[in-house]
Amino acid sequence: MVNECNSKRTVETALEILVGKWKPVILFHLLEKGTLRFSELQRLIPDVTKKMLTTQLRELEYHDIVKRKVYAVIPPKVEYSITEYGGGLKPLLLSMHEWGLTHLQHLDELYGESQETIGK
Amino acid sequence: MVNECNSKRTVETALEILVGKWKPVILFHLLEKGTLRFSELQRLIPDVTKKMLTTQLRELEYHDIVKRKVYAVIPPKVEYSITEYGGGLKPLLLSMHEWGLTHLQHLDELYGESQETIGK
DNA sequence: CAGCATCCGTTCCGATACTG
DNA sequence: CAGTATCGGAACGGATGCTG
Repeated sequence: MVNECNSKRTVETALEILVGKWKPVILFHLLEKGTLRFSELQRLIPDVTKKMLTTQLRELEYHDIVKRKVYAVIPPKVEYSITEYGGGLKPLLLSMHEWGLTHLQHLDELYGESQETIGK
Repeated sequence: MVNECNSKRTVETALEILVGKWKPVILFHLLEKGTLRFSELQRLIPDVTKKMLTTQLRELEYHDIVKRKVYAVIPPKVEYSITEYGGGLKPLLLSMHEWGLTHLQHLDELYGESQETIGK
């Protein structure tokens, strides 16, 4: 299975992008809607604070996954969207979604559905 | 792209399994060698402490990714291996590896190879 | 509106020492 | 050999207040 030393680095690189309490949600919203303003993301993710939303978006921006477009108007207007390159994450996110779904069911079979698998 | 609320949960579930400073390495070693004793894992991962190795293995065990087999001998002998179910993670790990590899190159193009992409 | 700065609690992880 | 227990620092994330 490939080389171990490098696999370590590469898998951790992929993880690095997705890890962060709000990154997956942010990405799903942007993939779904295309472009969203800062305030729109805030409304779509009620529990996130401005600080966290900002830092997570900045990290995604650094990795060229998310594009930030600032309009020089008053009041300020900033739009976020997935970059073309960032779109390449979609298959990976879907794989994770698929596996996660399976795993939630598996956990259910193993331990029973303690942590409400339904709704929300 | 599927339902957002559920995608969030499922992707985070998948992330939960892989997140932890030593989980990816552990999984790669076990996938490569099949079965390894605690001490063998320690030697293969020089920087990990017993404490960390233990807790990460326990978490993987809880999720039915890793199997722990204890031999009632003195001195103690414990072997770890990937469960049959856990083998289902392999495609996902490979996808992450592939994407991570691409991304390291992409970062290199964007910012130059500051963090030594070579060796190790 | 879209942030940044500050403070503060929690969680994660490493170092070290001890045990069956 | 394969752990457990305890302590302490660092990183992560939440709450709140201020600003152009």
